[in-house]
Amino acid sequence: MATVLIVDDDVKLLKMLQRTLTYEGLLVVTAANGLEALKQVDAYHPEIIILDWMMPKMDGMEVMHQLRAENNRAFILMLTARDAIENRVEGLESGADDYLIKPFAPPELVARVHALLRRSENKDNKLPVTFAGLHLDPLAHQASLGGTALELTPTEFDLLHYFMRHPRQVLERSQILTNVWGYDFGGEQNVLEVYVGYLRKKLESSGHPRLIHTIRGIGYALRVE
Amino acid sequence: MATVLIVDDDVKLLKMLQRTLTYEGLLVVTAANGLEALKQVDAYHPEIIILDWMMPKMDGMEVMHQLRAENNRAFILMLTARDAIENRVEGLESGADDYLIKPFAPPELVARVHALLRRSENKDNKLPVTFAGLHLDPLAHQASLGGTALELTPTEFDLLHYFMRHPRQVLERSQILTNVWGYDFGGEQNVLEVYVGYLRKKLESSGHPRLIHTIRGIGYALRVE
DNA sequence: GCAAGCTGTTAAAATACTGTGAAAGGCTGG
DNA sequence: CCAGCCTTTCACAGTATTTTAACAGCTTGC
Repeated sequence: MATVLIVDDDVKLLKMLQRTLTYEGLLVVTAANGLEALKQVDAYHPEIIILDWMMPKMDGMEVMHQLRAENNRAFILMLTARDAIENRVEGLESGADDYLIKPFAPPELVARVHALLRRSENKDNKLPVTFAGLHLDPLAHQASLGGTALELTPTEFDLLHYFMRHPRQVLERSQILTNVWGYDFGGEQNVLEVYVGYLRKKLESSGHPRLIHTIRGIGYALRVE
Repeated sequence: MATVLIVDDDVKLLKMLQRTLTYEGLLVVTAANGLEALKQVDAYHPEIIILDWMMPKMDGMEVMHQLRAENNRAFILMLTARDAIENRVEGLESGADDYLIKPFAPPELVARVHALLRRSENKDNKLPVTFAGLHLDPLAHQASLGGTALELTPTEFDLLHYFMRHPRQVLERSQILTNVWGYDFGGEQNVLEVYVGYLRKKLESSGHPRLIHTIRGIGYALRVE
């Protein structure tokens, strides 16, 4: 699930946006000022950041510059009450991906967030992931455990990738099927079990302790025990 | 150099935009209606398409749908005179990357085009590239492996060039096809495989280890293994 | 401790993907 | 207009991957 950080000092607006975007199926976290925002970014690594331009303590521009300086690639959507073209231009040229002029209608915000998400989905899932000695690089399509490369077929790779994007969590079978296989017709065969088997075999061949645990009656979880 | 296609039935505006963007160092092509636009896309494969919403024959929305249906990934910037939110929302939701309300100030258009360009990875393709003993100079149209020159046909050269601009990465077939051949109609022939074969033959004739590896089910990657 | 329901394992069948040679089709410069 | 190179197509062989299916093994609640 995609994570969005909303940063605005207007608490009422903040709550409203949070409701709206949560309803859209996004994981929403909030911050009321720039400093808080940076902390939240550290904690949640949102894919999208909605930033109010004018705020006490540290304004939106500053937050953005700080983030970009840290090489953060999240998509940034600036909210601004000023509608002078120079400012919009300034915002876009200095690293924002989009902006919206207050006041705006919620559906428009939703539309823009979706537009950004469409763009970010390409990036989002292509960053290397690491967990408990496992390392997986989607761009290079390579995976390794404890430094030694793993030879995975496309489906095995996707499955492991999905697990690694949700470590420690219990993933229901239907959830895994829809996300990795793209379908989930109720009473199907045992493809998933077979593939978990394949993965376990490859991961544990070197005597490595089990990482993919089965949660009886529910699904599986990637964790160290 | 990045290519931009501007599509608008207002010839005066068209000329103005062309001047402005040409001045920004972009290669600008134009079209006055939807049908022409599709032809131009075929001919030039622009990275960015600036589309007027309302046009005779085939309107902007239609053009966009057509392009997206063909799996064209160019960035699309919609121009619209209507400012009703529903329309903007519709535009963004259905695949545009950005939009601008007429009338707009040229600097703002420039800013937005730059913002989109930043996203488009098309850097300068004219610089010599080197990777793992391979050397390729686009300007001189010469390539060599370990110091000995390679005799490549134009397509072989472009393909190798594309690989070298994205070393180590896995490149999907459709990605390669759109970038090297300029098209990617769904179920086509196996030109790509054939050309990979040609390249491999020339690269490995001297006993040099394989550089172009196939990633089954996905595409190919240039890397040392 | 035992049935009933889950889950794991295996092997074989079905499917999908890739590499290759050969030939047809295009294009270009002479 | 022709020759020669370049590009694309086609058919098929050889593999790798995915799915199916049958059954063995394990858990759990009673």
